[in-house]
Amino acid sequence: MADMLVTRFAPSPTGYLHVGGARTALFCWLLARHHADGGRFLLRIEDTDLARSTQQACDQLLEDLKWLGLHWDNADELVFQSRRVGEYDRILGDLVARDLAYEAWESTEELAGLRQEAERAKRPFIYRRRSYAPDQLARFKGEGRKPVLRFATPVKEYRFLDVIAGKEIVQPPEECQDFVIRKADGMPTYHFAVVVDDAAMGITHVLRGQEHTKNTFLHLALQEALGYPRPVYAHLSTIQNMDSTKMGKRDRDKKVREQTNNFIKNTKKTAADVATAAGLEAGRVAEWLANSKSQLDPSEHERLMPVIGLKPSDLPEILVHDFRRNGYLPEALLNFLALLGWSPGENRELMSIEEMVALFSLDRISNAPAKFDRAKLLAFNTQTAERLAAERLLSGMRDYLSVNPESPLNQATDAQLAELIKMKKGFRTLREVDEPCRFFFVPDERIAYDAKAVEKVLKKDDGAGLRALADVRALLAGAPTWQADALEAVVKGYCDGKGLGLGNVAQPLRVAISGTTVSPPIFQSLEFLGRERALGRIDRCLA
RNA sequence: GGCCCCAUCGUCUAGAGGCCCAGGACACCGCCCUUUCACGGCGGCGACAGGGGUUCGAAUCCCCUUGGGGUCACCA
Repeated sequence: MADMLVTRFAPSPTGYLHVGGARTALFCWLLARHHADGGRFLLRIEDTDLARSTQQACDQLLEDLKWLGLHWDNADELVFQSRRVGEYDRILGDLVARDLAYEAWESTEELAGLRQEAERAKRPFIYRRRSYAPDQLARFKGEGRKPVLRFATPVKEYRFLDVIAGKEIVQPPEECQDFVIRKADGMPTYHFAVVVDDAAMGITHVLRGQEHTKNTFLHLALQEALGYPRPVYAHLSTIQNMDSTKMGKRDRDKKVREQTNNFIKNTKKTAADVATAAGLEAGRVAEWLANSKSQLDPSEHERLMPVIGLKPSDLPEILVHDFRRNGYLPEALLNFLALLGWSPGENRELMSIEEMVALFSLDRISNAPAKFDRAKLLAFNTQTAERLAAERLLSGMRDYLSVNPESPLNQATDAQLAELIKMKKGFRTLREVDEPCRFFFVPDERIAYDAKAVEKVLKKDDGAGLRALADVRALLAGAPTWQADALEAVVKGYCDGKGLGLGNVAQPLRVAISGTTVSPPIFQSLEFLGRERALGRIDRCLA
């Protein structure tokens, strides 16, 4: 019992899971799984922001977590904060009765005014209990104003041990303030719900982003008032972009914004035109462009992107879903994320999930911020794919195709897919299996010939490529069997006879069957396509 | 700006006073392999932010400076 360990991941459902959240979830999960006596990893949905939380976002979040393989132990009793308002109100009522919570009536604007005033006077804004005259109170109520509940924070020094910083973090008494614990809409604030629920769920270890470090003092005060035990706290450093800015959802918005501005400039269209074309309200785009701090939500991005000529793959990958769609393996992403701040030592890098579980420990986590280097992730993915069993690669490929429904490879049988994966051995992402193999599944008459490829490989030097293609076509037709090694023998024989390099024939063949200069190994490709279709495509090309 | 946190190659990091004129991986640059794209092999370039201490001895401990990040909501 003394060795119980319970961690939790508590996202708010406002969109897909991003990599920062994924790393936090991973560390919580690893800590629980590493624990010898069976630690538990729980999931809680923090949906107290009624305006921003959506069911769709919640579903996406759960799917991303499942895809990563970060399974939670309370699948049957997933906690939704929005469903616990009754419980929060009961506890809130208790605090009010003890005079540890009270109603505060200032409007958002009034509060903003007070803050500005404090800023002008160059002193920090600290909210402490204020009194209201009876007539003032009557006026507020008459206006239909709704009060918030604030916690009457005991003014004293608060301190806690952060196990990642490896030291105590202290807040002096003068920084204490009476923070809001129930919003005017009746929902609890994050600070209140988090404390109540962590206690209710028996959480022993809280791992969360560093942006919460200072919030911890508020939580300590609440815990003390409520008589709750204090969990172990560990704050993870932020993940940064290569340019040292915080990696977050606004990076996508930034990219879309940039492209929208260019589009408007180049096409001389107005923001309203763009909005209408995207099926958004006429003023929406202008309003967004005018305020550089505002953001479009993901569904709006989706509608806008085709209008301004942005493909999903043009966006910076920051969501777990982006990496899934672009052909990364969860094993590789997890391995890479784990090493952002954590290191097992001894120069270990490439690890299986099991190895990470076995080696994980909180005291080897650094609290310096880490940059997210996609090139290194790419290398991890390549090496992970190299190590994974064929069946796993196949299931990974199926999963990739399920989120890339436009790929013609969705028509392929498992046997064909397995064959393509083998042909593309050395691939870096599953997308590198998908895209160069699509031509196999496109009808012969729909092959798109790349103009540059045709010029360079077939027409150049007075059509030398075409001539070689015609020669070798006849020889291929007479090949003893339509198998890669037999076809290779035929073509090599031709090249030797003519004193040509293999490339002089392989490239024309490649362009003929695929329309481009890039494909899986040519002889295997010919075999995969089959005699009839391969010869047919060569003929169409010669015609 | 106040408060908090951080500081080793371009990047992720190893390093818990002598084993380090600092090791690994990715990136980069050569060369090799090669029918394209990749993969792979070999080699190379490359860092203790600066200044003070402490110590026989400091990347490692302390202080200051500089630089970076976080946070200051009825969002979480």
